[in-house]
Amino acid sequence: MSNLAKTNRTGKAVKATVMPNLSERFTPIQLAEAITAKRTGMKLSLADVSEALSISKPTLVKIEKGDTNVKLANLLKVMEYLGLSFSLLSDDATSKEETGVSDDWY
Amino acid sequence: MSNLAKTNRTGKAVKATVMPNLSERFTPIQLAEAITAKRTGMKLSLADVSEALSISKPTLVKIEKGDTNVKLANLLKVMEYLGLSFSLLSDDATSKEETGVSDDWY
DNA sequence: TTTAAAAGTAAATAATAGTTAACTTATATG
DNA sequence: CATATAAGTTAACTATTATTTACTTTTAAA
Repeated sequence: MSNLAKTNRTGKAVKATVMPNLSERFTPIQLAEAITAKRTGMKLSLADVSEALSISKPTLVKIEKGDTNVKLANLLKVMEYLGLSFSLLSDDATSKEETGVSDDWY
Repeated sequence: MSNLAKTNRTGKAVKATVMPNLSERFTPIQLAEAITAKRTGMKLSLADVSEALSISKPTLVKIEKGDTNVKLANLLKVMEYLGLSFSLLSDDATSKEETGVSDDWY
């Protein structure tokens, strides 16, 4: 199947999930919601993603339910395919976002 | 064991790894480096973390080597314990960080 | 309201991640 | 250099995740 957006019969999004706010530290549920929102927004079915990435549908469902008992590799494959990625945050107040490398930031 | 920093014989950090830049999308290797840097910075041994989280040392080593064939739950446990968390990024140019929820941002 | 597509679930099996225990190598200090 | 601590590795075993196949439910459009 194609790597680009796919349309249903009318070309309209079906049950499009609303995208959550992504700028802060996330919970697994929020991650799951973001993945579902991206996938449906791109008009891809679970079967589409399953075929494209060779990941079974039940596993994709687990991922989109926020189950953390999944392989990191599978989660990352899905995220990359959908154009999502992580950045890292540190709890510590001294490590401001843009400051870059520091010897003692924790 | 304690949840806070632990000292070795001299109270000095041993082989402290330099913290990578965290503000952009990361690779698994960079994530691994950040975890190792945080842990060593907090003066925690692999054994310390292993005991505290009930995760075996070989699994921790896999995580700190950037192996993605690990359970997401284990990675998140380690990150939370060390005070690290993720935020999400979208490839798409139209989804600017602070804009929050949008119906059609992909 | 009938139909088709997609989502979601379930059970059995296959694949593999995780643990345990023991050992080797590396690092730092006395 | 000798020693202690931590890091890293290995192999056998256990636990659990992933797949397959089939079925049920939901959703949306003709």
